Amino acid sequence: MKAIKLKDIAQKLNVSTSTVSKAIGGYSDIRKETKKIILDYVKKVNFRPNSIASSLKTKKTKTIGIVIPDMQNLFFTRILNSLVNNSKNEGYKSILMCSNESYQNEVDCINELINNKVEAIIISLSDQTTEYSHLERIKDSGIILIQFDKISKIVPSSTVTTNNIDAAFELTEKLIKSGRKKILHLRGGYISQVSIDRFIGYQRALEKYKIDFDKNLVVASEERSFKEAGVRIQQMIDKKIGFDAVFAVDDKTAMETIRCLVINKIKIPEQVAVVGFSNAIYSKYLSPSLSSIDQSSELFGSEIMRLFLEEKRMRKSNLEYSFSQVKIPTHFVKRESF
Amino acid sequence: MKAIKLKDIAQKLNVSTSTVSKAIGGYSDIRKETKKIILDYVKKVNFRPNSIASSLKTKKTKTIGIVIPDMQNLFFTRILNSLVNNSKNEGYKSILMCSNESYQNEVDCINELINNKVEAIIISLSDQTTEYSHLERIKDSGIILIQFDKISKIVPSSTVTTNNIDAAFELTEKLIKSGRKKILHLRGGYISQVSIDRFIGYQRALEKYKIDFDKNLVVASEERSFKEAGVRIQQMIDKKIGFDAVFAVDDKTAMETIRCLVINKIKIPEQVAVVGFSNAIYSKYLSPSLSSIDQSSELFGSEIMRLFLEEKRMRKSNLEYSFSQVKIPTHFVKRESF
DNA sequence: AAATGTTACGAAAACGTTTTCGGAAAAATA
DNA sequence: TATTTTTCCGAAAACGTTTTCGTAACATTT
Repeated sequence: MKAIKLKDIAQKLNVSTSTVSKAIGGYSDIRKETKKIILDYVKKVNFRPNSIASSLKTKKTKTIGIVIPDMQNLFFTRILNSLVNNSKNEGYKSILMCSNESYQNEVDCINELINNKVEAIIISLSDQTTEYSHLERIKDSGIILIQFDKISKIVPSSTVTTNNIDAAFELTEKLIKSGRKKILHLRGGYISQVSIDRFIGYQRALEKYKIDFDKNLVVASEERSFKEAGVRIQQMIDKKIGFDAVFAVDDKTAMETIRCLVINKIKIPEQVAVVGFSNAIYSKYLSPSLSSIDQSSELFGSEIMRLFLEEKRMRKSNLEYSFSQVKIPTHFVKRESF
Repeated sequence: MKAIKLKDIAQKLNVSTSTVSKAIGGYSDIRKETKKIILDYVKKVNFRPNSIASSLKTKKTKTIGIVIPDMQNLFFTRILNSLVNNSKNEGYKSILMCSNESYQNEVDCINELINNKVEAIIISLSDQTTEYSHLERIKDSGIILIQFDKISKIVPSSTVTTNNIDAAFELTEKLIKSGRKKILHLRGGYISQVSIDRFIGYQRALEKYKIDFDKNLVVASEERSFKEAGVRIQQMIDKKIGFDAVFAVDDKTAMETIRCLVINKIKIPEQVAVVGFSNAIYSKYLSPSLSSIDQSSELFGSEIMRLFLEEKRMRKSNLEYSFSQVKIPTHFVKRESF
């Protein structure tokens, strides 16, 4: 019951605690034979040094903090999964926090993480966030900051994002090349950079193929995603605004779109093609199944971890380093809806 | 940059570190005025005591460990969300780990959490887990264990689960009362208690209403959920095994079912009613939208936290206590598929 | 054999808190 | 005023590690 400690082992083996510590810590300042004796005993009694005490001394917690804005969003949970697994493989624990798309929550989370001396904070910003002093505070505390997906360019840090502009461009281009000319774009809110970038990609594709931009064909949400995309689509149909394709800002929005079209007996993809973004796990179970853009969440997690470890290494050896801006490649997943 | 500490404050205000500590810790052994002076200054310089040092001294980490088997499963992420928020409100951090439905991973996660001196481990077991010494180890380490959803009855602890038997019974009963007699049940694996219980509820309802149990109408998955439910349904259709309702073990399975039926031009719910379990966030966007059983994930999280705090309190005051087995109520969410 | 260099170990000082306990000063009682 | 009680504060000892540094013992070189 009572946890065994360094001193117990030292006494048992008639050595000093320093020696035991050195044996465990992989020090060179110790004879092969003594090291073996100690390690054998350590293994036998299954001793693991108290990580709290160790942290206090070394000022390393082997912990990263993760802040995401929404835990129901499959895009984030997939990245979260990959992040947690990757960090575990590197011997790091993950403290998870969720801002629930609230700026104040985000600030609280960050304060809490700073106070807990995590070695890095991995964050995707909330939709509400327009002020960034809390991010500065991370850096002031000497904690490594890695931003992903929804990032702020105002606070320099390494980032991992999707190339939303290019991906949206290609997606729109595909629609155009298939003969669609009236492409409805359900975009996210005006302050979401992700949403802005996807909209830019959409516009650029139209430009390239000399299709006039029609502002009636762009519907915006108040938030990152849509709450009632179906309602908006129904309005378009009722107003007889014709369209032959829908490019939805994410898969949830696309799902609602499909539902609305099916109810209206509009044939997908013959009359209207539908594409989403993010390749949510459920997209393939729809009927028609949803074509979408896939962003490898596995890659997100591993790249984030790589950037963190790299920055940590550079700092340790006092080397100059510059932040990396990694773009995760996307690819189109063709299913039935387009 | 250099973190401020107790001693710095003490020196600045010409008091001892003990006094500062008492002021912050809410001790009585201090004069109102001095306390105010100290707290004012603490607030001014925004000082937060080093939680590592504090943990070392008090042996309390204000941290809980959470282990779930699958981070893509919306049922778990919803509970996770509620758990993280609830624990944060109580001043606890959450270390998240994912077993990915692997026994060995589960064991690793738990060892890691024990080693990190979390105050409680909240776990839903992996599908593979059939041996429970790692759970015993949690208790041996003096850590509070709370199991939820997929639990082991072999290791006594407080638990929070759905009353799967009753919920499945009611669901089946509803189908029967609406006139359905040939109810196909897509059940999960044979070792998943959740799946077993839902099956039992299904059977009991049939019994009550004197409907002969037809083993052809029960299809089992190898795992907790289905990988290819659509394929299985298609086989049933091809084999001309008639059914007028489908009770799927979870929403993902139900979604695949709906897709398969739609493709086969089978009218839902007129020809075949479909019901799921868990009320996944996407269920309502389907066409037809999916009727399902909702388990309040918010309640899951708050009950788990309540049980933990209660057990902690009882331990502290050396009171006798017995474990609680909390059942989360369910309710049927009516949509279009039934 | 003397001088020098190496190796392996332990004593002890941190790391930043919390908490016990003794005692001075103040207040209350006699 | 003398005594007892109460109030408040600080010294110091933990908590369990890591890491520096001194030194004894041993090996190597002249």
